[in-house]
Amino acid sequence: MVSIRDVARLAGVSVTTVSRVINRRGKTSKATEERVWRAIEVLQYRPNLLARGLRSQKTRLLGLLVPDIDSPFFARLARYIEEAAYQRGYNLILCNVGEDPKKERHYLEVLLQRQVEGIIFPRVSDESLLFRIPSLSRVPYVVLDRTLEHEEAPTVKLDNLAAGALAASHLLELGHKKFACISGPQKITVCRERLEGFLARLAQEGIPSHDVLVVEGDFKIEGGRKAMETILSLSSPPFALFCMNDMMAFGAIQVAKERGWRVPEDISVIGLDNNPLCEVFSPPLTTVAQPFDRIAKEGIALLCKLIEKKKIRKKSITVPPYLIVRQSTAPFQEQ
Amino acid sequence: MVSIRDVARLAGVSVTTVSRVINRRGKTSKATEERVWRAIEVLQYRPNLLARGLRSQKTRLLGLLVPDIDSPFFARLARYIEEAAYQRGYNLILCNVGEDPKKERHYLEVLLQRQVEGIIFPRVSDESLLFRIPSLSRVPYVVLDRTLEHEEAPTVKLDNLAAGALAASHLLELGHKKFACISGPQKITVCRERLEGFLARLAQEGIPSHDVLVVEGDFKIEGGRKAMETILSLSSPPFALFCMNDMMAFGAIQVAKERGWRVPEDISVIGLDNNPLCEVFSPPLTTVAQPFDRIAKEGIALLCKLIEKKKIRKKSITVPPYLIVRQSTAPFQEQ
DNA sequence: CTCAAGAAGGAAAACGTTTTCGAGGTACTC
DNA sequence: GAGTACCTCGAAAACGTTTTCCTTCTTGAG
Repeated sequence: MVSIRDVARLAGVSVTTVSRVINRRGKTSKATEERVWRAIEVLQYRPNLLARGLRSQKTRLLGLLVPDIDSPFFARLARYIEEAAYQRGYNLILCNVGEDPKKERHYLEVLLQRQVEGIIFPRVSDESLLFRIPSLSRVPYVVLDRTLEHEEAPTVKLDNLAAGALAASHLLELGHKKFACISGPQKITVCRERLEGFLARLAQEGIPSHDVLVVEGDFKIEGGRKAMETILSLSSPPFALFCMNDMMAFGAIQVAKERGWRVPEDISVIGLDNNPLCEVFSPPLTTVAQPFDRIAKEGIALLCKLIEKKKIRKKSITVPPYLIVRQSTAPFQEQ
Repeated sequence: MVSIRDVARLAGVSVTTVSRVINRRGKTSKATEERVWRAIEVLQYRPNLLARGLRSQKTRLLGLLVPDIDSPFFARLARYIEEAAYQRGYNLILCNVGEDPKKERHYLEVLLQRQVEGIIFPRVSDESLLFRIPSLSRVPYVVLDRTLEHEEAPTVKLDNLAAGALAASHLLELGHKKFACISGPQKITVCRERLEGFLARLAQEGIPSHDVLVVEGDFKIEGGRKAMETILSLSSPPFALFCMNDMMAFGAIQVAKERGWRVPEDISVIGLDNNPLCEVFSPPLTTVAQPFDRIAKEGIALLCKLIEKKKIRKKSITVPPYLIVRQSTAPFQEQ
């Protein structure tokens, strides 16, 4: 391994000077800089980042703690997080925690041991765990896509109230009168917010909340199927359905078709997320899109500010959703 | 920051002893061990992994260099890679390189600077780049899902010949006589292998290769669409279609339906990968499944052996595909 | 000419571990 | 009783950087 000492020797300067040249800090003459760079080039020298991190306390390392990288949602988010981190010169340690609280706790410890400068949580699974780790208070973190009960937690997420309202508005504009909703787990704050936005918008048009059939799902295809079965056993088309993510919408539509209902003629369905498969599904799914790129970008930006101990204007950021109309929603028609 | 020195002081032993206890190497009496562990507990001491890595040359860090984490294929693979790495006590640095050779090169350098013990490449984009980095020769690596031209490169991948044959067998058993294939880019070795397996199996039944319509796609939905348009302009149903991944099959089926053809009645379609969305697609897609879990597991196992400089039996491993029959394939019927 | 200030660069400490080497003690063998 | 093996443990070096502190030299002002 070629070290900074070898560079110093070849360039005929001290180790200190080499370090100064590399880090562009302190004064060095043009001539020495030239010699140092040439020596680096000749020896193909690359600084050892472990040593640098150890000494300088700056590792340029971030932890990415994600529930399930093998889900379109998180994979998408991870991609943009990586992009934003890369642009700022940070590397990411990938921690896929699944449903395993032990693994989550373990990873949290390991990240701290690795001296990460910050941690980004796309949806933390168990927030109480988070704050039970004492040393965590020393490293900045940002939570994406989830509202934490914890008072001061910095978060970046969709404007979920607006998202619910957007879905409602679209369905109302199409003339629908009867509504159902497949929600995510209600213990998750974002789901409650989406529902609130949806119902509030309907209420504005004189549709009372107790007229809207709300069934809880699990954000997965299978949960969407089950929820749709419940809905169809309690109510009959035509109606308009808002699913709190696209996966559940896929499951729900599948069940509807199996039962002989047509989408969108009998049932209009709108999803949420804008999963890339919306386009290829049949019918292509109308959805409330999340701007994943902005969420990730704002998240990393916020985290960096926290790391640099800058003044923060707002510790919680919401980004607006937007509507993508495809073919799973259609004007209401009397049957 | 509480360091090993603090632990030593509190336990009334030397730093050496604390290190010995933690790493379970060398002899220590039960009594001292007890005292050390208690001190660690009291102080909530956690070793600094940077320092450990610097001194011991063992970072327990792996690089994961992936073309696009936001693709179902790689996300799935990444998930199982993470799982396998986690079980062996390794952490992963996530490098998403996209189509950007500069980024790939940069990440390769950074990984080496971070002293990773190995690198795992699910499909390396440009292999020549790989071997142009001189220092890379010092760190072990494994390539997944791609055959490299480079002589000795350790790889783990699907048995692509078998995969192609499996698709052919299934379609033959259904009685089909006319075949088409949407391939991935032919410059990729795995695609050539799949095609070879497919055509060889057909040839066994007396169907000559030049009777099979092969169109090249790009592994994406849009590529599947375009390829299908070409196929339908050159040939007319009924026929059986083998797509080299599921995404292209989705696109192809979409086009077929738009043109008024029925799947599977007019066109039987079989995909490859077993994307989770096969189930929810309509019709649910018959496919040749890749055992992602095994590929990832064998890949990490191989990498670990290389790191530990163990004797390797085989540097290249192939794992068998398996067939999942759903509803996009049906017995051939005269129209 | 003197003096102060600044530019350029070096020696050594420091970061927090592991590892090497060796010291001291105890138990066992002959 | 001497020699030896083994167990237990500590001092100090080492890993490859950055950072602190200091020295030397040059320049310009008065």
